[in-house]
Amino acid sequence: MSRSSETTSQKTENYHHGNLRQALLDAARAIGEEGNLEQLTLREVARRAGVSHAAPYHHFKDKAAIITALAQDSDARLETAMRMAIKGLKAPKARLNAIGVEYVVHAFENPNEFRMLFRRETQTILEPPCLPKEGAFAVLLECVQECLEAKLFNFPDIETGALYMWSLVHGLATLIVDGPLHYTMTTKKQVKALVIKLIGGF
Amino acid sequence: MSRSSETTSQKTENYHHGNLRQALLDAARAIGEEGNLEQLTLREVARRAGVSHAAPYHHFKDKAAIITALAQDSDARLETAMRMAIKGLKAPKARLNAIGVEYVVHAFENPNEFRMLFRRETQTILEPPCLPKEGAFAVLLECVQECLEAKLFNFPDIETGALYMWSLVHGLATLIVDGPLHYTMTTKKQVKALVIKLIGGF
DNA sequence: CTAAAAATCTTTACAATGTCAAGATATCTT
DNA sequence: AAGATATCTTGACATTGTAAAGATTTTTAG
Repeated sequence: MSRSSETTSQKTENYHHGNLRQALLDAARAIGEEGNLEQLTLREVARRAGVSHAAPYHHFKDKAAIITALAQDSDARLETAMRMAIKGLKAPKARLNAIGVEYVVHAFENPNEFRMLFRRETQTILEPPCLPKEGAFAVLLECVQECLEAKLFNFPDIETGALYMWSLVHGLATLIVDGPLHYTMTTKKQVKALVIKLIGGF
Repeated sequence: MSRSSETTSQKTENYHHGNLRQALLDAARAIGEEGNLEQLTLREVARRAGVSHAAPYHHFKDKAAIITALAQDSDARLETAMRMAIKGLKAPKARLNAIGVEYVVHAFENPNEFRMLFRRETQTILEPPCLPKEGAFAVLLECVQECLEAKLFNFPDIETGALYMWSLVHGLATLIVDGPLHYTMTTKKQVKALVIKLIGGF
């Protein structure tokens, strides 16, 4: 029995071909969306994907590798959200405000995704000026450049301006997600208002 | 044998009286100063304090309790460092700059201590305006107030100004400690220069 | 002072985790 | 069709957090 003569498969459904990798990432993301990052365990990921506890090792070197892969995906998601947020907006300042709000709101609504983006093991070594030229930060760079060209404020250069804005929104996001503002900011509306209050009157 | 008739003790040195608690905290801090936070394990703490692996449970409810205690201590240390940094400085703006630099430099030099300060489980619920009135943030509040009284900038209120400055330096600190600037900022001098570049031209 | 009570520490135990090695099964290459 | 390769499972091991029970020291009460 268990011949594979019938066209293609019978037991084949046990094998995910190349899809297990994505299935594992999906499972990991799902866990990250519902609880603590500590519950994001390799064995639980395997369980949800319906495979044995050692199966992930054929697709990822170790646990850190899964988190790194998730983090890269998270960065892409954040970038998409930020680009959606400025779609249609023309005024440089409105655009900058919009991505600032989106950055913090996104962190507020996806705290684990946000935390994964900032882990020592997922950071890559960059060339000077040592700031990412791709991903979410790229959107910020573009908006700051627009503002600088419109002479809305005067930073010595684009990188400095972008790093300034990034520090501001990132710090605020962190204070909300894992800091003293954690128990205060309970609705998206509150978060939006707070961001605007801080970066709005620029 | 093993009578306790001779004045006070013989086997007494096995007992830390009330001192074990502090010894455990010291051991935990030492581990945190030398490596990853993942290596900060309860059993290693007990090992360093020279007691069995279950001994800590008589002084702390669980692992999170030790981290929380460490975090409170870390906040006090940061506050001390910031107060030292402005000792002797008179001009409000110089004082504000000094604590900003100190905040980021302290995080740079004590990354694990910094990380411990911002964990969901160590946050307490605060009354509106929902910002700490004690600890490191208190210093920031004071300096911002001085600046506001000197009319150096115009925030709607002190809390907003302090939160603004906090977001800024905290975001920068995070980008250096666990973000893309991690591999770039290698010396205290670099860090100082970067902070001044960002918050100096206020 | 002494016996009971409380505090402190140890030993033992258990379930969960990350990871590795060896075996089993499926797919691909020739 | 057969060997090589990829994929998955099983079993094992060391480490961790934590609980329960026992031992020892200190404190307290009579």
